[in-house]
Amino acid sequence: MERNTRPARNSGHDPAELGDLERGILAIVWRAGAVTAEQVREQLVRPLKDSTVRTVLRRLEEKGYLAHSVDNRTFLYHPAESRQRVAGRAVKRIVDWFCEGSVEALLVGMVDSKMLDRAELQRLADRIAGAQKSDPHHAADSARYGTAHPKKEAKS
Amino acid sequence: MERNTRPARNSGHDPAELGDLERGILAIVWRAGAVTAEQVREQLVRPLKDSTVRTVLRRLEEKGYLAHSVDNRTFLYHPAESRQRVAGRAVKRIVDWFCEGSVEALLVGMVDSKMLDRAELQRLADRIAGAQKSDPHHAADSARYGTAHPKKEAKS
DNA sequence: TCCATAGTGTTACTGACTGTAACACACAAG
DNA sequence: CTTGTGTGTTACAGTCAGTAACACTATGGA
Repeated sequence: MERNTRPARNSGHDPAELGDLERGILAIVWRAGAVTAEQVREQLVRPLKDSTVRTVLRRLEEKGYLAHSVDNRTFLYHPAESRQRVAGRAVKRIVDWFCEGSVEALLVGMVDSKMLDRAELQRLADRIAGAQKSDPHHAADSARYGTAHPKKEAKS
Repeated sequence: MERNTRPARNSGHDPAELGDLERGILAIVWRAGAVTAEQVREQLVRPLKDSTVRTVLRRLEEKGYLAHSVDNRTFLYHPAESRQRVAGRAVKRIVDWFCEGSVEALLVGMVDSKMLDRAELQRLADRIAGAQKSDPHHAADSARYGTAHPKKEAKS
C-alpha cells in the first residue's frame, strides 16, 4: 500500500537534493573534468578524511551525477552530465512546481527579483539564439563559462 | 568551533528544500490566496489529520513562505512571497551552484535539454521586455500569470 | 616470497528534516 | 458550565547527508 510515510526527497535524482558537500565535490569534478578521490580531497577547503570523500563520490555516482573509469587500479571520476544539463533539469522542476510550468513566469520572477534585468535577458536571448544557430550540436561542454579556476592540473 | 557536522539542508530558507507535502500545501495556499488549515485540508488529495496540516502550515510560516492573520480566532494563511519570487530565488541558487552565476549557461542548458527552444526564448524575452517597460515598478504580483485555476474551490 | 602501500568496498553513527499525528489548552456560544 | 472549534506543544519514525573507521586487495620493492 505504498506508505508514503517517508520524505523521499530523492525521487528520481535531482540536483537540488544534494547536500553542500556533495554539491561542492560535484563542482570540483566538473571543473577538473576527471579526478581521483585524492585530488578532490586536496581541493577541498575543509580537511576531510579520504574515506569521506570517496563515500561522497560513490554516492554521487549512484545518483547519476558522476561516472568513473579505472585508471590502473585508481578510480577516475568524471561528470556523467554537464552542469548545464543538470542545472536545466533542476530549473525545470522549479518551474513545474512553482510556476506551473510557465518559463515566462520564472523569467518574470527573476527580473522581478533583480536577478536579471530585461536588457540582459534580451542580450542573452540573442546570444543563445546565435550560439544555437552556429553550433546546433554542442552538448557536453564544460570549459566554456569562465571558471577561471587555475585548478586545471587535474592530471588529465 | 561551529561543527558543521549537520547537513544544514535549510541554510537560509530555500524552496528546493521543501518536502512534497510542504510544496503541495504551499501550492494550495498560493492558488487560494488565503486559506484556513481546514480549507487546505479539504483540498488535499490525501486524507491527512488536521494537526498534520497545521503543523506543515506552521513550518512553512517559520520558513518564511507563509504568513497568517487571525480572523476571529482562526488562522488565515496567505503567501508571504509570490511564487515567481520564490522560484526566482531558487533558480538563482541553482545558477550560482551549477552554472557559476552564469544565467547564460543556464539558458543554454535549458535549450540544450529541450526544455526551451531558442525561438520560444526569444519570444519570452520580447514579452518580458515589453511587460517590464509598461510597468516598471510592479513587484509583488501573484495573480498575473494565468494560473487559470478557478481559485476558490481550487481543488478542481 | 613477503610486506608495506595505495586504493577500494563495506558498514555505521549522528544529526537534521519531513511526514504524520496525538494531546493539552483556550475561548466563544449556548 | 459544558461543548466545540481552533491553537500550541511534543513526539516519533523514516530518510538522507556528513563523516569516518575498518577490512580487504593488488602492486611494487626488499
